[in-house]
Amino acid sequence: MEERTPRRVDAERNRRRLLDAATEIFCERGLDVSVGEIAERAGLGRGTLFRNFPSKEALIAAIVVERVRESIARGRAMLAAPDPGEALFALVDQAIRVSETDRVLFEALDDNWMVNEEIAAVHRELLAVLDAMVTRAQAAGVVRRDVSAVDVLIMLKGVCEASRSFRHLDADIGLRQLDLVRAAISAPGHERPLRGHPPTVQEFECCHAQTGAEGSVPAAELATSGG
Amino acid sequence: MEERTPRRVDAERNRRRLLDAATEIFCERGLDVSVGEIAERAGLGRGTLFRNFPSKEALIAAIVVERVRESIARGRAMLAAPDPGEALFALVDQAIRVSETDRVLFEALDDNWMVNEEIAAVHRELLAVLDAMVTRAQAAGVVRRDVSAVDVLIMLKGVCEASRSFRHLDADIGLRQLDLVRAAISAPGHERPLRGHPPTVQEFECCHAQTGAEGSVPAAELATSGG
DNA sequence: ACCTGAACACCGTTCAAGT
DNA sequence: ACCTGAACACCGTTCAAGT
Repeated sequence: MEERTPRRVDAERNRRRLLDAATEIFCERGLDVSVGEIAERAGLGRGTLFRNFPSKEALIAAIVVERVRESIARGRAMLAAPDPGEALFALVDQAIRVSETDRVLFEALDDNWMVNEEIAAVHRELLAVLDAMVTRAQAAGVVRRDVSAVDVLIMLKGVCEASRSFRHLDADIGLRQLDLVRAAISAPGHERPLRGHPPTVQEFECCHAQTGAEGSVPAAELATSGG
Repeated sequence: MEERTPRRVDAERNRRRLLDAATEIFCERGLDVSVGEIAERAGLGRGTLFRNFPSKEALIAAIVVERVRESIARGRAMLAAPDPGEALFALVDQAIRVSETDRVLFEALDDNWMVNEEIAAVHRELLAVLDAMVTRAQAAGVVRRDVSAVDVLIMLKGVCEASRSFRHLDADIGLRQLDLVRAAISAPGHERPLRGHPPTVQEFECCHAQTGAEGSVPAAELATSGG
């Protein structure tokens, strides 16, 4: 299901050059840089960029997907760690560090970008890993039972975005915010229960399901197919 | 210092129409709508938009400033409330509600927009109110003493942004996140101290100080003027 | 099969001509 | 003093012509 078409080796190299050039320039000056500049930095024509990526949005999405996949890999590796609580917080900690370095990742992660099927798909994967880590930490008694992985993802995304904005204030602002998240979801001291119900991973998936996307059946269709 | 030039009454009305039309369209379809559409919805020519606002960014900033001023007013009113803790959390609660309705407000509040002097100035005002509320709540013993107003502002902004992204999941997702913020900053159960030091309001101001802005002396200059 | 740059549509901004 | 729309520069995207 991935990289199916065997492409010419120079084309593959050009694609890599475009991704690298784009990452560089996006980090330097944000997402508003022109595609002409990206192609120029990659040493290629503008047309080549659009041959590799159907749109500028798709180019950005490709970079975001790469970064999120790296987070997923780190998360999966940490699932084997001995201390469930520390593993979860270490993952969150790394996410904050990544968001401070690669601004493009978190700049492109609001709901406008969730309609992109590639980004939504990789988010579902990340959420599955996060869900496993949260469940493990809850079983170990270090995380309160009324928070879900979606709750944590939302807090995480918010803190990353905000602490990136304020990183000039204080280099450790991200760590500080992480400690606050930790205080929020830690097991003891929860006299006051959270309002609403813990959002489940299924709700998250059905919420971001795309119309017309192959292989992902909308929840409505699942519900009717049985009756 | 405000609205000094007495303008023609029809010009003032046109300015209002542009702000209202822009707010409407921004809420409907985000900040990427064209200025032509905004002017059309306001029943005016494109040139009139640029006579009232030097750029599209300035138009957006004007709307943001209006909304933040409303938050400041609500906050000042709540400073007189009898219960310091509830007052603080009610303010945070309202901020989340506003962010869910007026997407333009929080979409335009990352660090790219902090270089806008109007937005930075109104942020300093908001921070002063928030600082008063946090200090009051700390004195009442309901908020832990090692968090600052800047900490709360960062969490608040993050939660607003993220819960706006996920509001389709669950209408109460904002309230839920608010409860998590509350758990994070509440007084009891803080065995684990926060890393780093509480960022002060002064740090915040000096961090976002603009070059060449009249009346706001950079911290560096204050430090040298005494020697 | 892939690359390229001219060409197109569109958008933010300016400005000379109007009232 | 203010309004207007044609005109300009720029950017994302397409495509006919090249290798």
